[in-house]
Amino acid sequence: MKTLRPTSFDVAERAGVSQSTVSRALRGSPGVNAETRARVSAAAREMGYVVDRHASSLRLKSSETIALVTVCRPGEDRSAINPFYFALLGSIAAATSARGFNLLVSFQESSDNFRADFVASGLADAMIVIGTTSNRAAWEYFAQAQRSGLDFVCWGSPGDPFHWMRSDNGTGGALAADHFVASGRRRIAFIGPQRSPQRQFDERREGFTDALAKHGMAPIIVEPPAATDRHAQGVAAVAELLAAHPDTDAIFAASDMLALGVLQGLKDAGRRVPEDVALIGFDGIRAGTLADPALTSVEPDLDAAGEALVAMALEDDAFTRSGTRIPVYLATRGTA
Amino acid sequence: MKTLRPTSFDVAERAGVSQSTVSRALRGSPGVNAETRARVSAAAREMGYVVDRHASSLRLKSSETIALVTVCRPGEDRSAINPFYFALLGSIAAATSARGFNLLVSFQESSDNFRADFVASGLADAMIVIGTTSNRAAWEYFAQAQRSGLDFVCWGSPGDPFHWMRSDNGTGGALAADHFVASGRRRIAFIGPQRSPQRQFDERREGFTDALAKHGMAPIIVEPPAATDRHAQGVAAVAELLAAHPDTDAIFAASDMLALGVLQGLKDAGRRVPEDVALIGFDGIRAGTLADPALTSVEPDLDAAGEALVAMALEDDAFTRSGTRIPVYLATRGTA
DNA sequence: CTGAAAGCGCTTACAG
DNA sequence: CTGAAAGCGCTTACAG
Repeated sequence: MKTLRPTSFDVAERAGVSQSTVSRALRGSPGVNAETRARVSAAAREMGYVVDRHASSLRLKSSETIALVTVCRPGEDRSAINPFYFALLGSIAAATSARGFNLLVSFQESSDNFRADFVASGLADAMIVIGTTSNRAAWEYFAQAQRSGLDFVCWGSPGDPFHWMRSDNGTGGALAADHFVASGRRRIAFIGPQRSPQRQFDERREGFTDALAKHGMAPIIVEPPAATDRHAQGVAAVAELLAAHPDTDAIFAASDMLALGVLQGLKDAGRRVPEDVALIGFDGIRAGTLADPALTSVEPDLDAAGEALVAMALEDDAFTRSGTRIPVYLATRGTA
Repeated sequence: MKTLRPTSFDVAERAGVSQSTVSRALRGSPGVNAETRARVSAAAREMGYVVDRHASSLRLKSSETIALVTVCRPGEDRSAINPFYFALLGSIAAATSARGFNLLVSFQESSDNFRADFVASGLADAMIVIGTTSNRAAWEYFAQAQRSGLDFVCWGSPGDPFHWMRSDNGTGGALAADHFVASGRRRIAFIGPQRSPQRQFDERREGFTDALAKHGMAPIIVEPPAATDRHAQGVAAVAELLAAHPDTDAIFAASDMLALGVLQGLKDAGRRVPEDVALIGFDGIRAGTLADPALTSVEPDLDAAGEALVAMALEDDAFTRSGTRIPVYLATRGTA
């Protein structure tokens, strides 16, 4: 697959200049004669010359590359990864590419493939970590790496030892609450993990609860039972909820995957959505728009998230690197 | 974010050996005294030394990196990318990582960000291209790059000018046909693009049609009308189909996104699935398992696909690099 | 088994 | 404005 690539010396010979002039001309350095520059560019083009990034990065001590680690559940196959993280990966890729940077990606799930040496090896200038919070071993690994001096930025980390960025979860919860109240719902429930290391779920619940409190209401809180994944948890949780509170008329689920399970469970129980029970999720994943009825969801601005994560990762000032909030909005579709 | 990293000279000093010995010891070169090797490793560990990949790759003329380009629809936002490609990206990442290689990803949609210089710049050893066939400009760009001598491998390319790999589409179509016949369906339709540059759809239709022919049957063929995306096409196509052939009792859709639209259209028309109409899709995307009822689908073995794409991309023998087929199987869920 | 040295292909301070 | 030269941090053929 390899062919001997031309070097800047080859281009220099063809253009009749020195190698250093080739480098200057191609980098756009000031103080290169326009005619010379044109001649060099032409020679480079004719020869299919491309600057060697390893040589260049070695010299420059910068690779213009971001490393993105996505933490997975052990044993989970790739198509089962929460689509929210794929969408976030896509928006990070867009932000990276807009800066002319490259994106190195790595899916990690167990000590077999834990790796955090992207910056140390010079491969990347900064690292971003996203993915499931449920993989304790992975986050412990990154916490350890951070204690050893590694710096990185992450989305929705467990606890707060990292530089993190999250959705504006409190506002999102309030948006859901206000929408339910405004549409006349009165027997309102929240389904979501209470003891998750991920603060995001707590924030969503608190924003929701506080907003309801302003209307003199309080939600029924349901902890989803253990199950293989969020969708299965949603199915099981709604069965429990309806058994205890059959007159529930609105449910806010802490994530879309959970909400999709809740929707399934509601249909299984013969409830009409949204006539009998209104439902709002969180994340804005694509699968929600394909559900029947389409899922109403609190959605973060993913483009903003990708851009902010990249900017934060590249930022030198550690002080500005924590606690950033990404704006959210309510995308009203069929379920509420 | 950067701190001065130690070099092999620093490690050498600490271990009391020469720099070349450090390099040999850490690379696992033969003929290094075990005691020396241990001392060097210890020094490296204590200093947090990691080999500089740019220096190493420059010297070795190999980066142990695969570049993966995902072609997108212009203007499409990242969360709207067909999840099949994200899943394929994930399995390519797994295959890459299993070899100790890195994965560089790039989403490309228009001449603003077309790029094919990953191998030429030394950044990657090989390139893989996946993504939508509908972006003509992108594929024309890569076809042009190939004419200029660039070598790469792709999934489901338009036409056959590339080294490609695909699902075993013909067998997949036959699997769907046999399943319909075995379950007593008689008024059978195929919904899928007829004039797509992507041969995959033709292969699925042909495999389906040929298998039905063995039972003396022929499918109704429906070309989906133009629409914003595959899902919308599916909704519109099924409306057309039912208008012309109200007694249709089985539909094979050329892809899962299309099938999900068909499912929606079927429900809108008041048909029960699978009682009135059975439905089979193709791809095995996650959203299909979340549909109600869950979508029966012909699924390629994605792990095999990722592994084969990476192996093919790294393979030097161009002769073995085309026409590989990935095995498929029928995942029977709720819709058929 | 280990060290001194060349060289991978660039960028840029230093001369001219 | 342009060239000769040093040096980024490695790997490995060459001596010893």
